[in-house]
Amino acid sequence: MLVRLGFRSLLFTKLHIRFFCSSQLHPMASLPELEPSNDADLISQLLLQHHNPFHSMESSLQLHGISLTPFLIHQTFLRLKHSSKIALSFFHYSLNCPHLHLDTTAFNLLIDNLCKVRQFDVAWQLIIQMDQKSVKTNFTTFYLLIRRLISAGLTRQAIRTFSEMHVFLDEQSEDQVWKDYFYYLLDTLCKYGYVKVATEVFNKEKWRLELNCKLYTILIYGWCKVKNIEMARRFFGELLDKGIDPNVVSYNVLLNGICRRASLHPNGRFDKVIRDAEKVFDEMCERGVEPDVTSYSILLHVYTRAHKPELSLEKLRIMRRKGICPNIVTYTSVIKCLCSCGRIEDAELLLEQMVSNGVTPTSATYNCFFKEFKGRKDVDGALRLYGKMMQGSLCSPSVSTFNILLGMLLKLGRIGLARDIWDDMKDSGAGPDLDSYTLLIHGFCEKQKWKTACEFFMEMIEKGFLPQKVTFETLYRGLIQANMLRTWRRLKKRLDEESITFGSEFETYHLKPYRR
DNA sequence: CTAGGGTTAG
Repeated sequence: MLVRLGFRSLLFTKLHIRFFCSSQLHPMASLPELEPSNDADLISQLLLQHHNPFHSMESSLQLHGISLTPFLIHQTFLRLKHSSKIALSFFHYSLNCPHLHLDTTAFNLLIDNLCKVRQFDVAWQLIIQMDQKSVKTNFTTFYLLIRRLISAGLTRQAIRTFSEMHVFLDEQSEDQVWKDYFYYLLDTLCKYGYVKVATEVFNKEKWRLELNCKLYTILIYGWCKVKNIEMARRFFGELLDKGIDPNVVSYNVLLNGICRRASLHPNGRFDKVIRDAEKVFDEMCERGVEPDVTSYSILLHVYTRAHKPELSLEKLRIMRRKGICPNIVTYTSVIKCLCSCGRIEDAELLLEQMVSNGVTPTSATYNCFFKEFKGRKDVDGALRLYGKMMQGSLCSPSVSTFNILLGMLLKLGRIGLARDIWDDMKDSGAGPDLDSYTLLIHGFCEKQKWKTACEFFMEMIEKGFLPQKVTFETLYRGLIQANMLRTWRRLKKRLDEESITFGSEFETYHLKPYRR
C-alpha cells in the first residue's frame, strides 16, 4: 500500500533528477557472497550488542584500527541480514563518514535487507537517495525489490515496479527493458506460485515480446509447480501451435510436473504416473529431442519416492546402455533410494562405483547414509562415517550432516555426544544455522533443561538468527510452567531490545530463501 | 539469481 501511495511522487522526482545527472546502466551485478572477514565480524558484533550504535562505533573502530572500506561495508551488511534496523543505522553512520563512498552494491544490500521485512517504502526512499547522490541504480536494485514484493504476495506492485523501472534505467528504451528483463519477472512470479498472475501479464504483454521456448517453459514450470498439469499441457500445446520447437528443458519441466504431481503411495497411482511419464518420453523421442541426464534423473526420483530400488537400478542400467553418463544428482537419488530401503551395503557398493566413474560424492550423498543410521538408531554406524569425514579422507560434513547427527543424538538422549558434535560444528565453521539452534533448543526443552535452552535461544538472537514461532512458544510455556519467571523476563527484555515479536503479523516475515 | 533434475531441517 505504501509503495502504491508513494510511487507517483517518487517517479515524478526521478523524472526531474534525470535532467541533471546522467548515469549509465550497469551490467547485471548480483549481491556479493558472505566472505570471512574478522573486521566485519567485529563490526557487526559491536552493532548487534550496543543499543545505540552511533556512540560506540567511532571509538571502537579507532580502538581496533579498522577503517571502513566498501568491502567491509558489504560484508557488514551481509552479517546484519536479520537486523534491518541496525543495518539502517549503520548505513546512516557510513553515509556521514567523509572519504567513504557508498556504492551501488551497498545500497542494493540495504534495499534487500529492508524489503525482507517489508519496509518497501524505506527502500524506495533509498532508491531516490541513490539518484540524488549519483549512485547508479541498476537492474539488480529493482529486481531485489520486485522479488521481495512478490514473495510478500504484492504481485501488483511488483508488476508496476517492473513496468515503470525503465524510467530509472537510463540509456535503455522501454521496449528493450521488457525484452531483456521480462524473464526475471515471469520466472519469479512462477517460482513463488503466482502463475495465474504471470499468465495474465504474459497474455497482456505478448505483443511486445519475442515469444520463444524459454518464456513458455517458465510458464509451464509455473503451472506444474501449482500442480495444474492440465494448464501446463495447454501451454505446451500453445508453444507447438506457435510453431516453436520445444527443447529438452521444456520436456523435462513437463515431465517433472507429471512425476511429482501426486502422492505415490497407493500403488495404482504410481503405475499411472509411470505410464504418463513414458508417454512424454516417447513424444520427445518422436520429435527428435533426446532425453538427457535430467530426464532420467526425474524418473529415478519417482522410483526413489515410491521406494522401488529394483526399478531404480534397472533404469540406471538402461541409461548407461544408452550412453548417458549418470552424474552426482542421478547417483544421489539412487543411493537415497537404497539407503531409505535399508540396503546400506548396496548403497555403499554404488558409492564405490560412482567414485570409480569419476563422480565425487558430496556431503549430501553421505547424508543419505546418516539419515538411515538415524532411522535405525545406529549411533555407532553414524559415528564411524562421521569420523571418516572429520579425518578428511572424504568430503567434510555440511550443516545438514551436523543437523541430522544432532537430531539423532538428541532424540536418543545422548546429550554429551550432541554437545561434542555441536563443538565440532562450530570449529568447522559450517554452522550452526537456524535449524541447528532450533533442534538443539527443542532437544533441551524436551529434557526440560529450560535454562540451557534459554541460553542457546539468547545466543541465536545475538548471532542474528530469527527463532521460529514454535521455538519461542515452547520455551515460553516451559519457563512459565517451571515457574522461572525471572529468566523469562530477562529473555523478554532481550527480545524487546531487538524489536523481535512473535505476533501473527510476524509470520509474513518468514520469506522463502533464495534459489541458488 | 534470464527456463529443468538430487541432497537438509523443524
